[in-house]
Amino acid sequence: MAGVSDLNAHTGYLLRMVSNAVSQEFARKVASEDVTVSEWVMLRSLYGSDAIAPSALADRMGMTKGAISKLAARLLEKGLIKRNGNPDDKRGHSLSLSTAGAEKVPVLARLADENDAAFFAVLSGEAHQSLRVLLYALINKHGLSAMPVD
Amino acid sequence: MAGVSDLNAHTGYLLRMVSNAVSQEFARKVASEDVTVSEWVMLRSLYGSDAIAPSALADRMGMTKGAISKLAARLLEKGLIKRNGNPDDKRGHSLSLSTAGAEKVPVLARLADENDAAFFAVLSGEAHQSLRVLLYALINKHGLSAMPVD
DNA sequence: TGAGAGAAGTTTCCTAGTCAACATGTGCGC
DNA sequence: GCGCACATGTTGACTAGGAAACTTCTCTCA
Repeated sequence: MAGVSDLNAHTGYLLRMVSNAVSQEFARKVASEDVTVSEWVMLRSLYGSDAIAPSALADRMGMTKGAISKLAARLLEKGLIKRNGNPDDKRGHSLSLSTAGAEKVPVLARLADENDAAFFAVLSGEAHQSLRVLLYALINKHGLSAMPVD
Repeated sequence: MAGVSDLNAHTGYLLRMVSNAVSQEFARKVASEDVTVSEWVMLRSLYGSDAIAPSALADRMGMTKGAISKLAARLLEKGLIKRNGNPDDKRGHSLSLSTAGAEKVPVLARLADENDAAFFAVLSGEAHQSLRVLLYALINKHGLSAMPVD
């Protein structure tokens, strides 16, 4: 087996394992509110922000515009966002939260808080904090201003 | 906006962002060998191990048996694994690497090594190490399987 | 001013997973 | 020995996202 590294010799692999666990847990929780994780990310991204173009949202969320298009369609269907035509440029439009959407965000935010707190409670405060510092370092050094959805 | 936490207040969110970036990068690299990330994980899991039942593999890899079934079908198609009937129990069978598969693993392992090294090179040695320690702690405390893989 | 480059979104096709229904096979209790 | 609970793996329906083709629209510039 010489020369063949173990799977969990790779930090990326560990990362993926942990990340999947948190996300799955969270997905289960938000499902009780009839929302998926990416839907939550989009709703949160729209919260407290001006109406924004789908393309800008794609950038912000690190997804393709195709995915955003479909995601927005689902949220429109659920009545959680609305679409505002742009008279100046008939190609585009902008998205913003509907009233129902705006009301839902705090509920979901609470679920997100709880989920995160519960999962990382097994670490000491300092350990949790240094994990965050390390992740931020990676995010900054790799220019990951965008957000993942997996 | 009182009471609504920011998206990246959540460590799980940061985790996802980073994890996604590493995985995407790696996916791009192994694609040059005509293999996907899960295919690599399955191949590596089979490497240097006895033939193993799909259900056990599902456990090890943290996927459903349905997914394993389809993944195995793809690798069979590519000729990288083989299927061994079990005379004692006609329900099941076991999977193992083909010769071609066994030859491919070291190549992929090198790609995995390079990818990981490159991505985490932006951290100092100690920083990288403490990230690993923290991730292991989370994995252990949450009983995430695939733990000390051999 | 009108042709063409290019931007914004949508749609289609593809991949890859989950979940649940489904065979098929095993083995235990009686 | 028989029937039934359970295990094993496959399949089909469905979901989500990426890539690229496509439509519609805008804007530049010769």
